[in-house]
Amino acid sequence: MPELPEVETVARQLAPLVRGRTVVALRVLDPSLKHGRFPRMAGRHVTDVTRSGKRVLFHFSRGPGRNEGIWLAVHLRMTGRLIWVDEARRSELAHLRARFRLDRGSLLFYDTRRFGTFQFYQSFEETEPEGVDPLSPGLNSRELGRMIGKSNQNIKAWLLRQDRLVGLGNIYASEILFVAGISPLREAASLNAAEHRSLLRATRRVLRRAIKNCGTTFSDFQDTRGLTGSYQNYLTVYGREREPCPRCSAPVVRFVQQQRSTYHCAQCQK
DNA sequence: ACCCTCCTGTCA
DNA sequence: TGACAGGAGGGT
Repeated sequence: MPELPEVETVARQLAPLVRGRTVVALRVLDPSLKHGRFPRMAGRHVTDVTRSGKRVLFHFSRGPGRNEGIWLAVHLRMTGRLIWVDEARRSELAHLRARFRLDRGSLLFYDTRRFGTFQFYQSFEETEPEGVDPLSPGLNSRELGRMIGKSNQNIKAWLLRQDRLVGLGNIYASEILFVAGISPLREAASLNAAEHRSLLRATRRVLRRAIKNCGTTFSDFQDTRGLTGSYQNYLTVYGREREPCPRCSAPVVRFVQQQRSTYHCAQCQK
């Protein structure tokens, strides 16, 4: 599930469910999830769940009224899922990698491919990613142009770099470039100011619309209170090889770029 | 700036 | 059986 809109959706859905609850125990079932030592979690309070780039960020305070505490960033990678179950519910065990037992319920971390990661931090500053959030109001197209600078990467690859903009992945990179009318093969540095503007505008339009639709969900297994997005119904080019371009009806082209599928309309994207 | 790899599952 | 899957860190 995990590009910016999906992670935003997870955080928004999870926050009201777990905020204010006390941790009874954290059990890690997949040892490879444990990089370094995990802090003791019992007795801590969940104060908030937010998004940081593509990661779900949990804040735990030490007591009900205390502000200091620790942060946990969960990266879902390709197949991670965070599922809330109340205490009465029996949970699926297949691919269960970790379980937070909270008062009156559990937060379960499932991850088929086991690429997901848990990372603990002692301060909020440490959690902050290097890249800029594309939805942050402080970002404008001039700044985007400055960030792109003289990069000779193609623009698709550049958009996937998490040390520049955070949150874009393979689906939304293709979608954004289609909406912006920019070819994924263009050298990033070759974009002009007008294209920086349309690129940023397309980025925000696509991401906001995807968030409104709770993201994109493929292979919609019946979730136990997980999420099921609907943005897959609005995808213009991604996964639509040989289907007509929604703008000009030319067939959508798929090709491999940096070992990943890119979809585009060769007519509309220059 | 690229290719490979981590891991498991599904589809043609 | 091989290609492919929403990600990213490591090596060259």
